[in-house]
Amino acid sequence: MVVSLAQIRESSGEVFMEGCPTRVVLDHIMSKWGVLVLLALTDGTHRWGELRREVEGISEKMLASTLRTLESDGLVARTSYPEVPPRVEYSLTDLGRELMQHMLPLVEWVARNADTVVARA
Amino acid sequence: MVVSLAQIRESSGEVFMEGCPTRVVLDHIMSKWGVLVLLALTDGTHRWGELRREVEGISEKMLASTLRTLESDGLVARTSYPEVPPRVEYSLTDLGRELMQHMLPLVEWVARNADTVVARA
DNA sequence: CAGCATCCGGGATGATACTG
DNA sequence: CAGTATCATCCCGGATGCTG
Repeated sequence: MVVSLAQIRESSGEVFMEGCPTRVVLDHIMSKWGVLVLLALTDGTHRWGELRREVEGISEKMLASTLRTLESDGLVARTSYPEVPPRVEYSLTDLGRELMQHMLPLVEWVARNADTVVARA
Repeated sequence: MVVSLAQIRESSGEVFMEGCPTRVVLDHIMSKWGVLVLLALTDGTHRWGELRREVEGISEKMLASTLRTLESDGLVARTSYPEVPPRVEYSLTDLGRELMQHMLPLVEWVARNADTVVARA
């Protein structure tokens, strides 16, 4: 079992140094909105409008930007149907599901301990 | 096993809604520098100067600010020794270690898959 | 050595209006 | 409905200088 950054570095080399790809990925998936969008999509496929409502407080601009980033990262798949009115659906890719498999335990912990942590502030 | 946001909400109530404590905690521990500082401390106790060097690219201001936030969240412990010159050590609290136990698998996944994800950009 | 105070620029973010 | 375009704003975060 991995218990330290040193161990991760041993097996993966120069990770989390400045300019390292790991920093970029961290910025994408651990960003304010990135986590919440990924989390919403863990439930399954969602339409644009559904995401806008599910991820409370997100602006259209940030939703679009976040989705584009995650899509270009290969974590989210975008499917648009040539209908009128337009319908676009977003879902996790296999890679995205793999990611969430590792992120959900963390998120669950946060959900359980948030009150404990924040109460001190 | 938890596989969706809905399941987390069922057991924990209104989480990840606007203004919810979970949002605040997420902002702290998933912030750009928060993750990296926590990660550095997973190796064990570190002095201020060590952290400054270990977390590449962080400014003094952000290191101080990040540490203060994490300390008030009860995730990081600060110990100052009344010596000249001053010596201050930071380490994870029990709560912090519990958190990292859940975050490390995610970080490890990122380290392994970062190149795959970023290559597309 | 370990920080805090202050200033300040720019990118991140929000609000609004508009379009295919 | 699903976005884009534009403009205004805010605050993150860097640089610098100082202190115990």
